[in-house]
Amino acid sequence: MAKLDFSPIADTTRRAEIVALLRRAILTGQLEPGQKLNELRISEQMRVSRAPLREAMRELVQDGILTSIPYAGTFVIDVTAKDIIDAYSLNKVLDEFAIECTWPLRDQRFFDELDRRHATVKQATRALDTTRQIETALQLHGLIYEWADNSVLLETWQRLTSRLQMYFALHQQARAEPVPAEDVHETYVALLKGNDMRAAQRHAREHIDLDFEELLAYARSLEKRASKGA
Amino acid sequence: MAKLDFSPIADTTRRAEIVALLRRAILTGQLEPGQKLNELRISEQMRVSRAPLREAMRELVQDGILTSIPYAGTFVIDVTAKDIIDAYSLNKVLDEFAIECTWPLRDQRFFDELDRRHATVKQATRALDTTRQIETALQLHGLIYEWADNSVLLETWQRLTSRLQMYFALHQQARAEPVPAEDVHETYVALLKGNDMRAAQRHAREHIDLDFEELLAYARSLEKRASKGA
DNA sequence: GACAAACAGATTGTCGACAATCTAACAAGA
DNA sequence: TCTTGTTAGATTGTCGACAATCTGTTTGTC
Repeated sequence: MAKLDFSPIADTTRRAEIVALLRRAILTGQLEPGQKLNELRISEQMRVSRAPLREAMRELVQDGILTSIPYAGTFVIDVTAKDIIDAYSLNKVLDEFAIECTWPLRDQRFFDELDRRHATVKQATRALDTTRQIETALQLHGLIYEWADNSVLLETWQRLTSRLQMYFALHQQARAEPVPAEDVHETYVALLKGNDMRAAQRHAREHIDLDFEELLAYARSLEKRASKGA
Repeated sequence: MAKLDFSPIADTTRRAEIVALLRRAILTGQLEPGQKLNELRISEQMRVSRAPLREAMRELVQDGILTSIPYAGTFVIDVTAKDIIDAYSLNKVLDEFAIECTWPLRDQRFFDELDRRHATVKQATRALDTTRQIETALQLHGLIYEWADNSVLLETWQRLTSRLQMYFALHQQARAEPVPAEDVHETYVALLKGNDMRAAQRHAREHIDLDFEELLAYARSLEKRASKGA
């Protein structure tokens, strides 16, 4: 018999598709923070009954990108500067741990996948597709989590990623200009291929700092806006 | 006007109550790992329709203590040795971070709350109420997360706690004898009140190690049983 | 007897309708 | 004018029934 690994077929429930649709709408900023999700309207637009829609919403609530108030409604989470900073600082800690877990498990397949994802980011960058650029950059970043062979860590990262992607999308939307087209991942990839784990961890911190620097500026602008409004 | 802070009133939806009931049933081991949750049967027992029950289940799926396979059913997660070890190692990392965040924010209220929770643990220990002992010990442990002022970190911890509580309950159920009645939290509390953060972090690791030592033994027994069955 | 197709039962996924609750506008009274 | 009670509309929460899917059994064919 030929050795062939079949991947599980797609979950073909309406619920799963609704989750994907809503998530995409939120993470790309089509649904704004704080906005209320009207069940009847959305279910009519999607040509679906409210039952699977509501179940999908429950999933996203637990995922941390929606919030629900009984008898009042379900809303896209509000993004405060503190939220971004919190996610940012936790991400640093998790990154260091993920590198530590992944380090002894690196092999040729890891390096190949690393290159593949890196190439995908560069492609999106060249195409000036900012949404996809965010998505692929996070996927590149996520490889160390997938490789760490720690399911709890991976879940944690994925939940964090949802928010990060939303934050980046918001930031990207806030400033009209396109993202700089240079490649900021070169060193990161090189270090992950190298032999100095400490260096990789250290750079991961700085690398994140670079990625987050603008995000933090955006966070601060949120802070200012809030204080002016108050 | 008298200065009085009202806390938000309880969510009085059936869904919320069902979540609480199911969670408790799982975390105390009344529902065994791998067991299937029959929607019709449970909804009839609870005198509730399937809609809120299903929504509650979706929440617990995202919470990581249930798993759902479309058209097949929703099951209590299976506990493998690896799961326990994964949760254990991540917990160590998060603990260190939580202490770092909490450290500069400690004040009298923190110390008071620390003592209060410690007393609650000792009370449950004296009463030989193992379920409550697990619950209160995790609550004591969770204070540094609540105090860290990082909402994402707190969420992460709470999700992890669900599993830890389940693991401990399983372990406690596996061995018939009661938990030792001695107090293992004395040093932990003292160090959190002290001035040496590094020492507190170091002890947190060892303290966890102590708490987890038996859990890991249970994990290894799971491993053995699995290899025998295979 | 081995295998495949068809069937029956049970269970999950989805639907449309009804009940409970909230919000906002409006009226009544101090 | 401010506060309180009422009401109407909209929205969420819940229900019971139907459709889609899975699983195990039976039946028929070679």
